[in-house]
Amino acid sequence: MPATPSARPRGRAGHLERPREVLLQAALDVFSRKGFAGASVREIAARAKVNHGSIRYHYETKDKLWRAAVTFLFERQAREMDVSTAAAQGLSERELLEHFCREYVRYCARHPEHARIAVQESIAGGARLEWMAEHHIRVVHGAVGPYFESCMERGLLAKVNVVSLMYLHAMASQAPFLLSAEIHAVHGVDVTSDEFIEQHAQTIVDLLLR
Amino acid sequence: MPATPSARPRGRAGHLERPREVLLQAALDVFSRKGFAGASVREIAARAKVNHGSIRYHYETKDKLWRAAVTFLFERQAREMDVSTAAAQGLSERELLEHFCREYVRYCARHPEHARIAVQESIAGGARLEWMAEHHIRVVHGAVGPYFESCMERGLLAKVNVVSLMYLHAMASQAPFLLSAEIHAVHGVDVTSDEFIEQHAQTIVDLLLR
DNA sequence: GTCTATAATTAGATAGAC
DNA sequence: GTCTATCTAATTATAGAC
Repeated sequence: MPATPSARPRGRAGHLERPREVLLQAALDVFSRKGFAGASVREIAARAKVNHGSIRYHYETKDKLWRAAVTFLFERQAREMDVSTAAAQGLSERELLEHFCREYVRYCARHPEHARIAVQESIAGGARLEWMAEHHIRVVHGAVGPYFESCMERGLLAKVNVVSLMYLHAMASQAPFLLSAEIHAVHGVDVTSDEFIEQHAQTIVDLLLR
Repeated sequence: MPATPSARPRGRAGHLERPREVLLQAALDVFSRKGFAGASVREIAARAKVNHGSIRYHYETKDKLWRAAVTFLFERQAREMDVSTAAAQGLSERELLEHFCREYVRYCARHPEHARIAVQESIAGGARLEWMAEHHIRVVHGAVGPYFESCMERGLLAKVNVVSLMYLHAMASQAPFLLSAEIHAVHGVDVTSDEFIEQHAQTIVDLLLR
């Protein structure tokens, strides 16, 4: 559960893998705030402090840049949401589920760009969504779905449609961070405080677990 | 609870108020699918089968067209989600809350463009969000917030942060219809069937009410 | 590999014919 | 009021200098 990603990339020697990460994070920031159509490669380049021609040299098209950024996003999620260490710690089934719910809320708070990109592409539909569904979302849901079903068997979760439950859990967890600007505008609440994040995690646990 | 909006607009004589509604609905469709930046006035005009110059004559700018469409959207929601008739019917407090939850899920299924526009603007932030927050969202939340709090007092809802609960309830209800394309791509499920809608409403009631 | 110049598209806005 | 033509600005994509 690193608050900052592990310091050493897996490329060979320490040298230079970092610029790639800076660029992809810049791409995630801009794509997530503006949507694919509203984002411009030039703005991403400016934010990452590289020349826009350089981006085209490495990624060729706006579309391939987007795919590289999304792949980076989901790979980072897999690293940060890896619960195997917690599972090995002798927690009970219920404690493990509670741990998973809390860690997911913290992940959503730490990386609001994830939900923002996923939601915007899901709304837009089309080729990018199909690609993201096939290469990334299906992998995650293929693990979470059966896990939730086993929790239902054990009486830890209400027995309801598992698709409804997965999306309900995900969107409920993401909501305040996905919509932080609206919540600030309407209610004056700052959802980025540790206090709010932990309170929201507790709310999710209280409402979903039995 | 009309599935189709009431047939008679409030303009004078039967004559012509309908073209306006057709245009605004076309605007909602395009803005909700493409986002403000990705939508083009020309595409909206084509979808409504009017000339794009004509739109500019009536609404001047893309921004003013968007505001007119959003105002139409929230006014329609106020009409369709009016629970006063149900309240007068002698339902218990719990039945009334359950009725409200189910009606809201049905509204989300009927008008997925509402959540899509609200979410996209909330992600984007900026002047349009501020305007929508001040003129529309605050009105709705100003009614729902105290209502949920009174339900908490009566033990109908869990006692949690009311802002968390409102967004959790809204996003959980909207989720399948907001993300219908993703759910179809990942799980092959059609969320537009009456069966799914009623099942999802039941899930919301089961998880939130006590 | 990096940066600049330019072509080709597209969209918002404007003007004016009808 | 409606429709067409045009202006202007921004963007993706490409070519080529360095």
